[in-house]
Amino acid sequence: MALFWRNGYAGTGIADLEEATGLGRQSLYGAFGDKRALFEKVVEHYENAVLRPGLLDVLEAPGSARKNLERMFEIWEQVASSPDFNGCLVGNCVAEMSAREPEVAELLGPKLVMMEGWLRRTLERAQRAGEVPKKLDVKAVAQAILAMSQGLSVVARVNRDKSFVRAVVSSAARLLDGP
Amino acid sequence: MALFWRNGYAGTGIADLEEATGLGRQSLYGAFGDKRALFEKVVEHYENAVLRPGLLDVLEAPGSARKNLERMFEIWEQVASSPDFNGCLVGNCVAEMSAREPEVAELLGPKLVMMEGWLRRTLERAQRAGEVPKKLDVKAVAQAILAMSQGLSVVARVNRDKSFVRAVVSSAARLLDGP
DNA sequence: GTTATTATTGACAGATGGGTCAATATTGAT
DNA sequence: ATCAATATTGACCCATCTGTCAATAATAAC
Repeated sequence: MALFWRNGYAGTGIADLEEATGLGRQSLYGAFGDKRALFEKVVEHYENAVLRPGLLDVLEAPGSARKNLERMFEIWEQVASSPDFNGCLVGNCVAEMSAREPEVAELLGPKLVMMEGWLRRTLERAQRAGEVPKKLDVKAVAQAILAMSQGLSVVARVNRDKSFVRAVVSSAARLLDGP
Repeated sequence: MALFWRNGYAGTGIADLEEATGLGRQSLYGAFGDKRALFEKVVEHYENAVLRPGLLDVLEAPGSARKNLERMFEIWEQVASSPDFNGCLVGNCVAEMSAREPEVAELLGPKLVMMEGWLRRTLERAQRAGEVPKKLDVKAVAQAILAMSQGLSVVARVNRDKSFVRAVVSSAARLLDGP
């Protein structure tokens, strides 16, 4: 997963995977099938090992939904300014090959929709608790926050300045308070 | 340019470039040097043929800076929901290979900074004209709008729904009016 | 019109990519 | 302990990729 995350799909060779896993080639092919199938497992693992603990669990923590959203923004700030930040595996691979490989687009698109749903549900919870304005279009805000996170993931790969990351994150946070 | 834009760097082979340009291989190598040098020319051409007319010229059009920003958002909306939208060449290639190829990161990073500067200058102009709040942190808003555009460029490649694009764009537009 | 320079052509070299094969080692069940 | 099933090893195949070579065509200079 780390290799695909950092180097992309085409940038990750079977030889790299052998070295990183310590497994031989036939073991990889026996366990996963071809490279594409392995990549699909990687995306699944990314969802379970990165997105769920790093995003969903934060958003669905007990207590204030608003506070959970703010904690999510804090985490973004930490993560995106870390020196080995590599963006989002999903967004990276969408950018790399969604046009050329429709099957990959159909694998990754739903992951973005899933994240949007996590955000929307938390926003709705915050709204019910009166922690964000009642008139807020939560779906639209969820979509905007998703876009913002993906944009930060791209831009922060070439600009990890704390001040830049903080500016983006705090602008995203301001979306919670409506127009 | 169109090939690198749509298919990425690794996804674009010399044979594809021959077919697209009608030139033979040696002509390409004679004119541009190797693939990397050709790609650098592509990025330059993207700046001159896409970014400047599509973004800078819009922002620096005579008259209201605020109206120019709003026109930019309208253009985003059109472009990102078009069926052959392929995001931003710069963002795509950052996502694909900034970690593995530091030279490319050093080529593309400044392009993002450049766009941020265009946005900031226009925001400052709007601010001087009283079209956006005086207390707005224009640098931070420029950075946030840049991130938003890059995020839209990624996500819209797998979700071109007008309603989604409009939600993101109008959230970006709301950043102009401050907290 | 001749010649020197430049551009184009098609074939090809070297390296690397994903994927497979046959042989060997390992495991698990009886 | 034996044997069947599974996993691993290292070599290998073929396709593709970037980049180059030598030969030919076109251009420019005088």
